Order: sequence, then structure tokens, then C-alpha cells
Amino acid sequence: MSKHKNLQIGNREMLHNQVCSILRSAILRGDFEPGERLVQTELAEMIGVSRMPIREALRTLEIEGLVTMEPHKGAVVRVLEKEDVEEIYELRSVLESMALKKSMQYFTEEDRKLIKQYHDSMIGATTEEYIELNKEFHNLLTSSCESPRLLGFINTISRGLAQDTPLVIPGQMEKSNKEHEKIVQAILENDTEGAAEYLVEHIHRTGMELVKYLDEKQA
Amino acid sequence: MSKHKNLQIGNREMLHNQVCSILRSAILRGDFEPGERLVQTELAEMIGVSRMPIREALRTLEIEGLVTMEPHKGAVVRVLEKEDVEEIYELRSVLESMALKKSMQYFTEEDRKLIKQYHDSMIGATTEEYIELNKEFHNLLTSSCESPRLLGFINTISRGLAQDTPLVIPGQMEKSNKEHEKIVQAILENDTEGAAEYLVEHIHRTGMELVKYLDEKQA
DNA sequence: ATAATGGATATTGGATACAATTTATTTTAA
DNA sequence: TTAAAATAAATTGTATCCAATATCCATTAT
Repeated sequence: MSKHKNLQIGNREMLHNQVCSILRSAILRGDFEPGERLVQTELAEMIGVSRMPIREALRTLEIEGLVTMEPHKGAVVRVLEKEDVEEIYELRSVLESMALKKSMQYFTEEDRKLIKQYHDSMIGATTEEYIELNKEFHNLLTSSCESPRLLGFINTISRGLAQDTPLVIPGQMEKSNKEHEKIVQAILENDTEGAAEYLVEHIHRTGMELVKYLDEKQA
Repeated sequence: MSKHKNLQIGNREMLHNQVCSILRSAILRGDFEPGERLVQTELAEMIGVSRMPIREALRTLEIEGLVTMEPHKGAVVRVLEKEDVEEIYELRSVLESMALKKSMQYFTEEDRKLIKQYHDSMIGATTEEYIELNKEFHNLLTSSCESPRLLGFINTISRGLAQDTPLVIPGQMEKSNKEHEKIVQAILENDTEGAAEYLVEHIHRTGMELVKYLDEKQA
């Protein structure tokens, strides 16, 4: 974070990033059917921009795995299969635990306090609060690792899937809190291997439950 | 308008991809100095296309880590520090070994034969041949893993660095061949953990030597 | 002399219109 | 009914234009 407050007047983010966020939310929210075709001119008119930022946004979404693009055919909303969810969570567990292990050596006492603080604030949170806090919690665990490419991969893979598991997995918040507790405890004790192992278990368990939920929904 | 006579580029793949390859090769070959600014209009004129495919190509190169882009500043050729090389090789070892382990369960007898065949053909190869064969060899080890996102990450990270280590590391071909031998042997014996471990060692050793070379060059 | 200020200039980000290419659809013909 | 041809639709790429912004350079103030 910058030491100064944001004094900017207008929105300085580039258009294709804003477009990307809009489309990503819409897809994850289910505004577009899986398999639905995304016509550039229609999107441009809907959002109120020209085709260029749309094209750039779609390319980003393709990398994140939310749409597929073929030459002269365009973009379609990707159908997430069970295998996709399994792959995403397996990669998340490997990459996030790797980033956590690397981050551990850079954590200051303040970092560890902040992590504990976030964890505590998640205990009594509402579902909506929890989803936001959880994103930031996981971000705190990994973002000190000094590996920009690794962090880029983690962000890419994480954005490819909605982070609203508390809404669909029964008891997810309670289970997560218990698992987070073990991770936080290990971090406070400077137990690198333990923290990483508990994080792997946490992500793996969540992935398994999400797959189970999707299986049941499909059946 | 445009003269289709002096086509610097073929006609089958999409333009921004061809542009991307051209620029990637040019950067890795050293045609652009590290830190050099890449002006879109100049590149467009040089290559003989309009600005749009240039812009799209630059964005891909940014993801691969070859250039950095800032709003209204444009693209500059990235300076690869020691830390970058270390990160790239560490990620490669983790991701490629993961992909190899997953691939092992899908290998057919033909796959294993083909891998052995490639390895054998690398024994007496010239340096140029070796570089090409080595790319395909590593590709064979990982590409059966049925994890498209994992393969995407491996490709992205690999393209961010020139794959011409045989040219700069003394005795690289001989050392690699010995390490490949162990990998191939483990694959033929269906020893998943062994193959993955030897691959990690191989990539790690190459990364170390490359860092050492860069250190010496800088000094 | 040096730092800050204030334009010119260059470059990027984005919009728009249009041509070219490919795919999808419909119509026509055997 | 089926196959070929014509048509429509969508994407890719080009050319141009304009606005926002960064960079550079000369001028001014301290």
C-alpha cells in the first residue's frame, strides 16, 4: 500500500481491467449461461465501451479459464467440469503452500499479528463479510513471498472460480475457521512446514467438498 | 493498400501470435537492450502490421515476464535479475515435476518408447539440434498430465527465458544427458517418485549453473 | 546554480469506420 | 431429402482520429 492516501480524482484503472472485472463477476454470478457465446459488439454496447477493451478483457478471462476463445469463432463461457475444479484446487494447494513457505521467512511480528487479527475477525462474521475477509486472509498468507510470478499464477487460478464456497458448502465457515486456527497457530510458532501442511489440508478439504456439492447438484 | 508481397510472416496463425513470436525471439536473442522502450508505432512499422496486433502481443509478453507495461508509459524490455532466474527455475522444477508425476499414470508403452527415443537422439546431437530436441523432450515428459492450467503455467514460465543454456553453460549437454538418462530410466521402470525427483534435480542444477554464469558475466 | 514551474511534443488508451476472412445459416437445385 | 451455393453474421485486422498522460525542455523563481 502507498503511504499516501489516494488523491486521484478520476478512476485511474484502465478500461479493459474494469471491463474484465465486470465480465468476470457476471460470469461467476451466472448472468451468462455456461456455453453461452459472448459477442464482442453486444458486450461493447451493453457495457458502453468500444470493442477494443472488450477484446483485451476476454483474453484475460481466457487465461483465467472463464471463457474459451477460438479464432474467428470468438469467446464462449466455459463449462466448469468436476475435473476443472479438482485441478484448480490442487494447483491452489501447491502454489499457495509454496508461497506461504516462502513468505514465512519475510513475516514481521506485525504481519503475524495482522494475520491473527484477520482470523479473529472472521469468527463472528456474516457470510458476506466472511467471503471478503477470507480473500484477504489468504492473500496475507502468501503475498510476502517475493515471487511475483508465483503470486501471478495464484491470482490467475483463484480468479477462475467463484470464491463463494461458504454459500454452498454446509458448515464451511466453521470448518474453515478451525483449519485457519491451526494455520495461524503454526505461523505464530514459526512452524513453516506445519503451516504449509495445514494450508494444503484446508484447501484440499474445501476442494473435495466443492466437488461433492457439484456432483450432487448435477445429479 | 497493403502490399501482400513482402510478407514477413506466414498466413495461418493469428497475427498477434506471430507478432508475439517475432518479438519474443528478438528480445531473447538480444536485439533489444534490457530496459529499452518498445514504441508501438515503431514496432508496427518494423514488422509491417497495424498497432492492434502489436498491443495484443505486448500484453502476452508481459504475462510471460519479458516486458513490463505501465499505463501511458508503454512496454519496456524487462531486465532479468538473478532473483528472476532463480524464481523461474524453482517454479519450473515444481510445476514440471508435478506434471510429470501426473503424466506417468497416462503414459502408454509408446509414450515411454518415444521418450527413450528422443533421449537417445540427443546423445550425438549438435547444439542447435539439442536445443530443439530438449524442448520437445521436456514437453513429452509433461504433456500427458491432463491438467491444462498446469501446462499453461509451465509454457508461460518457460517462454519467459531463453532455452539456450547449452550455449552458455559449460558441459551442459553432457550433464543434461546424464540427468535425462536417470529420468528416462525411472520412467521406463514406472518409478514415478524417482522420475520426478531426478527431474527436480536436473532443473535445479541447470538453474544454479545459469545463475552462476550470469553472476560471472555481470562481474 | 539549482529546483520548481509550465508548456511543446510524443505516446498511449480508446473510439469509430471499414475491409477482409471465416463461420454459420438459409436458400436453391438435383 | 440431401448437397451445393448463396447469404448473413461475427471476428480479425487496418486506418484514422481524438483525448489523456508522460516526457522533455526551456523558463522562472529561490
